[in-house]
Amino acid sequence: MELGLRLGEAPAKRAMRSGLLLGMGLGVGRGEDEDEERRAEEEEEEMDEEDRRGRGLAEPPLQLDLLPLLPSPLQLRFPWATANKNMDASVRGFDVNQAPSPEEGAAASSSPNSTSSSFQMDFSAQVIGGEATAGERGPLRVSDEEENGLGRKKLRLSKEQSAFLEESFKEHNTLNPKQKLALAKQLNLRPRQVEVWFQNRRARTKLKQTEVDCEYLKRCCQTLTEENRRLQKEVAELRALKTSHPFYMHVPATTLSMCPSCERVASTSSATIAAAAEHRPNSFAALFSKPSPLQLGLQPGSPALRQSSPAS
DNA sequence: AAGAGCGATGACGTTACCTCA
DNA sequence: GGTGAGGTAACGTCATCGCTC
Repeated sequence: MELGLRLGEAPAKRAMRSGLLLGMGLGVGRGEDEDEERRAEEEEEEMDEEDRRGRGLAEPPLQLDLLPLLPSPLQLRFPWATANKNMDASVRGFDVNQAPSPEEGAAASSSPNSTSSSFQMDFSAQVIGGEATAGERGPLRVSDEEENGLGRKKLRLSKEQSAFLEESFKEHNTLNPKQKLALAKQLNLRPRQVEVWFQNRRARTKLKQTEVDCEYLKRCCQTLTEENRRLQKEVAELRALKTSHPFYMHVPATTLSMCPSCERVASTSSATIAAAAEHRPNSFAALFSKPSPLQLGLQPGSPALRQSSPAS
């Protein structure tokens, strides 16, 4: 796979700052790759530019406030479709993410009116986006509004595309322009789509991590509450024992000590805690003698995350 | 050297669309 | 068939960084 590329310095640094890399083995550094990366960025611009030309847009800047005026999602994904005025009827039941058959593509690109001459899909077997059949992917989901060029487009990624992106995310959860472009080409998506997918995936990872942390802290709280209750009961019993049998209260000093501020039996020695952890694995002592998930940092590919991962 | 301006990018929150029960 | 919930692609905004002047 050509995706094991090194992260660019900037994204890596930013990810480090935000604590998102979580100790992943990432090669960081721009240096020699700078030129290559710049070329990748330019290439990406070209790709988007070609994409725009394919949609029949004359001007490069994609003004967000002009979105309602843009061609329909159908045209965005299949510029060649604009050559066929009856397309919307014939296209239903067709996968928007699927590349057309070679015949269709050839027919479209050979059309003198076609605006897609520069928007060539790669139909080779390595292009993930074009693998699913129409039957597997279900009908095209294009509303009437969208067909009129109104509303925002939302295209479901195919299982193959999601799985591939997921694999890439396991390798590195941020992308430099080169990686983004390579992925986009390979998956037959626009670079912007890849970028958005990674942004959303990072958000999901973080959300999941927060849930895991929250659960862990809840368990800690519960355990501490139980432990506290148990200890208070123990203290009460010992006090009762002291009053009734003062002779038996010669307990070693390291085991029980009096808190000088609250004058309660408050702590045990570290050796006692260790022993308690050994004998009562669920006690608070055992709990804190192990590293927490927070300390370990949950990896994107960890089972806890994979379990709820949307694509898995 | 310090600082303003600018573009790029990530985080985060939100919206809109789609699927499914 | 209608509907609400959940998932997620796409978007808007803000913060931060690196670069240039």
